[in-house]
Amino acid sequence: MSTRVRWAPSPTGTLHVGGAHTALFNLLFARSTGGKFVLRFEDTDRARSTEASARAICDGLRWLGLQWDEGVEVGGPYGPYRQTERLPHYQAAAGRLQASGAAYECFCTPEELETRREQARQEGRPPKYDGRCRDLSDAQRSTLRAQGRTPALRLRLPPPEPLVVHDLIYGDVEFDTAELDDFVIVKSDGLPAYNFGVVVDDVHMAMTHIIRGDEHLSNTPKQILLYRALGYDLPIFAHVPMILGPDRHKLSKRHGATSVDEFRDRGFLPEALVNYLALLGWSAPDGREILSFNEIVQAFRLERVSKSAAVYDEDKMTWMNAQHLRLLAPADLCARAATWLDAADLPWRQADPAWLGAVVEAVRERVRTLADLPDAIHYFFQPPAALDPDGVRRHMRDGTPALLAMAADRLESLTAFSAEAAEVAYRALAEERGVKPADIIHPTRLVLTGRTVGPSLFLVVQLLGRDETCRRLRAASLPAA
RNA sequence: GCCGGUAUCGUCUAGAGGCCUAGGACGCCGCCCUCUCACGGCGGUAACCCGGGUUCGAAUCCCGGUACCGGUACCA
Repeated sequence: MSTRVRWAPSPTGTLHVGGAHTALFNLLFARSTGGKFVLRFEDTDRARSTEASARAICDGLRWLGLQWDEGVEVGGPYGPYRQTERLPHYQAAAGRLQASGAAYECFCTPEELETRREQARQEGRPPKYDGRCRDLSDAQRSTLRAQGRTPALRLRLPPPEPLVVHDLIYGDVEFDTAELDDFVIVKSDGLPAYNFGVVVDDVHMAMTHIIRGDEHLSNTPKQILLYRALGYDLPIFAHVPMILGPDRHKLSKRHGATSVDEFRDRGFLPEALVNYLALLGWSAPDGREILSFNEIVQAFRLERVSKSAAVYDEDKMTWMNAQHLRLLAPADLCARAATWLDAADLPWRQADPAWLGAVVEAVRERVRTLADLPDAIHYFFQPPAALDPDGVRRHMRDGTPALLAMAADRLESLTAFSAEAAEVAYRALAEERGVKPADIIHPTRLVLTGRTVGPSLFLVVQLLGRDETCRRLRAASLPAA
């Protein structure tokens, strides 16, 4: 039987790196086992679920290249894929449970429950539901209903027993159902509570493996009880470690970029983010780190997933992005950076493709994100607006303008203009004038690019072309105004 | 509080009783390359949470403690 897994977020925000991480592990498992990856929305929290968020999550997933085979927006044989559209399924299951006595109506209000819980805590008792609606008579229920109360449905827990969860990653984890209470499975608004909705859907959608964040490990006993009450076979559970911020707390806004959108907007490559996320809680057997999606799929085994939470590190993420940037063809690099290039008003679309490719090639090892690209190639399109003051102080001496003018003369008299020819000419000029090559090279870079750092000077000269190079050299050799 | 989980360099991790004088990667430092920066190469910095066992031998197994995370909601 082929595997089926799912990622089931609640659409209450943007796509978070934590969510992307578990979605990725599900996809990786599906792809590496030839199974299906399903996307379902658990939107039963009416107050917090939004359509905008649902769209944002889908867009984020697609941007990352984490395409789902079945589910929201794409459909499939087990739809609909939003819980709010699956009410009949929950009602049917709830009805069965109620009919068999495995579930019962509870008329306590959330406020009453909270009050009792608080009291229990103060008295040092475990804050569990006291079961007061467990054995209500029909008459009592009618009375409560007449008072305008609408009941929630609770699962009637079987007698306490030890219960072990078999987890592919954590191994056998023992719980005692005595720690549990009769929990709500259908809320008074008629929507399923989390544990109930998940079980009904996972069974109906034929999930073979449940791969989710380890914050759900403690919920698993409740779900197992539900599987049993409903007479369903258990799927295989695998809980993956969660991702924490640098302060070891759950990732949040104050940790910098944590929503996938932010990474996109800051010029990160989706394949780099995917690669980085894959390495949080998993590692390739051969220790390689820079991997394509397909390579990860090839090497991926749930058995190699670690048990401990991982702290997200932006430095390594940035390094990884730079690594992936170097793997891109020049034209791809430009296409990916289009947004930033256009925003910087660079006429890159009109440029000769071969030339543009060479320009990009010259700077690619000097940029870490797509957002760095415009600034890195700006001076190839127009003269620098200003010269780096520090560079001026260090490289411009009294005789420098004259040297630059001579350099321009030499370049103009070259029969064949190239990086190599320019370098020969420069070194000859330096020797003749009795100065170090660097004394001409550095000022040249400064007036050509406005800065003191960048690609090999002679490559810059070649890419700029003889005319433009000499124009900038001469402009700079003019007596200062 | 109770229940569950986790614990190797600052961070991500390798490690499943002797191969560990604990390996790799990011970061940081130094050197080399060199027209600068970056890349790259080389070298360095830095860890088995603590305490008890078990064993000839423990980062690896067991127990206790501690820390952190999660659950304990009509949130998911």
